[in-house]
Amino acid sequence: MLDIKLIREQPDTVRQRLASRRAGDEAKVDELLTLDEQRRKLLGEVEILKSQRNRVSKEIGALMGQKKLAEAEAKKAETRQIGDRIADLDKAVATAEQARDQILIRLPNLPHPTVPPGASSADNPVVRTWGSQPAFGFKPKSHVELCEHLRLVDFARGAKLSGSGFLLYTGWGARLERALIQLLLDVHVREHGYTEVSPPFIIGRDCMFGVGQFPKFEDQAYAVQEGQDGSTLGKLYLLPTAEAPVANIHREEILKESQLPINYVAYSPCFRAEAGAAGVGTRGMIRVHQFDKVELIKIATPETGYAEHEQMLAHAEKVLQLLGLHYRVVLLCTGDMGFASAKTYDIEVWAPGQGQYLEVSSVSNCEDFQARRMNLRYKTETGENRFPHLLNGSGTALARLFVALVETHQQADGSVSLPERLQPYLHADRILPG
RNA sequence: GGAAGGGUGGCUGAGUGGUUUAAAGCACCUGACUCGAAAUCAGACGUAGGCGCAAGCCUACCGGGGGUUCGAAUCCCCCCCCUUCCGCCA
Repeated sequence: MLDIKLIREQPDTVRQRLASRRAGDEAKVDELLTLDEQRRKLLGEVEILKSQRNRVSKEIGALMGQKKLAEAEAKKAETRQIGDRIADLDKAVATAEQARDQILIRLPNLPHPTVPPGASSADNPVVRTWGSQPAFGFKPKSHVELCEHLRLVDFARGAKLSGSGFLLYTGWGARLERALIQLLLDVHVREHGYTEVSPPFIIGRDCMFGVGQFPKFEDQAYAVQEGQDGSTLGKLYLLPTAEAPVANIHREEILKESQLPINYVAYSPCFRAEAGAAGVGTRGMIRVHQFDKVELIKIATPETGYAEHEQMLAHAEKVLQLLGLHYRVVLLCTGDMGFASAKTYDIEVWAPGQGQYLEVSSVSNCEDFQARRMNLRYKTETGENRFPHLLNGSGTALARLFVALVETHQQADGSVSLPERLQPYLHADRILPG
């Protein structure tokens, strides 16, 4: 959520920065300001009346204490009408406020000045590249072929259980998935100093609102209901990312500056309805309704937010380096960023069997956009309450990492060699058929 | 799912319709005393919104929402959460 005061004081700047995202949101600013002005005008009126009522009520109390009942009754009658006007004005204030907030909570974050202008992913500059595309003395297979050959994933039976977009990992595939989760958690906890948390996988609306998933992207979420009780629908959702619960851990709290930065890492499955995306890239493991992810979250002061952002990116990259995977880092342009983010790097890993880079990580600084939505603050050394920066980054998403891993490390004989760091977790150095 | 008891500032905790401007204590902060500290004394000590150049003034907030009333932490209704017990259950 943007700061209403910033919009009031610098409407042109806000309009311009919203326009750079090319989503048309700047058109809403005028209406927002009109409603805001209306609210403040009504609020001023009603507060004067309330002040008056408070004063008279106190006088009535004093009169009754002195047993001057007739005078007290007279004042009561007089004040009754003020109460009616207050009730009307209160309603008008609430109406204006709700209308204002309906717009405000749907405006996306403002891009950081270092974010390049652009319309789509085609305009994202590549920041750096690590490693190079591996050369094969044979035509590399796609992960789908490898998974079938090595029986890592049973696509048909996954679909039988839950429909298309759901995976049944089997044998070495299941073990590899588990090993990857364990490795990533270990790296971030032991080498990067994050605190591991394990959140609920079913979360409340407030979590979804706080990180900016709701209300705009409600149709992307899986809603759950208890048994046959339809009235429970709309309260709980399957998490689309661990960011949603973990970023909300300290919602409504006032942290001490000395506690910051807070660094959390969490494993969770992620559930995405991907409404409207049916049929797009549904073959294989690249776009699925459920995947595993290890997520990094930081709560930092505005002073260190962007340094922490770079560090988080390095932490996510480290994972790919350990697994010997070629990747590139791109900086998302203004037109390609997510709703809550002020600046985002994507890490794209090379998948030889696909002949393309796959997004496995998105590392964002949302600045105070989410903190404001969830009323998360911290107290500075001087006693001032401020909104901290909230950062999130995948460290990393698993299904696509799995794809890149098996495609990159496949051998001519159809086996997959395992990177050294993964071997202790699997007690093997390669995956063979059978 | 059933029963009972709870939810008041950072913490403990008083407060059953009217100087409550939420008592008191603890913690924290500032000042005094001290070479310094402790103890003691004095003061300050919540969150947000609005108005104002400012000093400051006003409004709201006692788990959340609604109601009664001139006036609600206090009375009424609905909901949420916590504790204990019972039932069910991995």
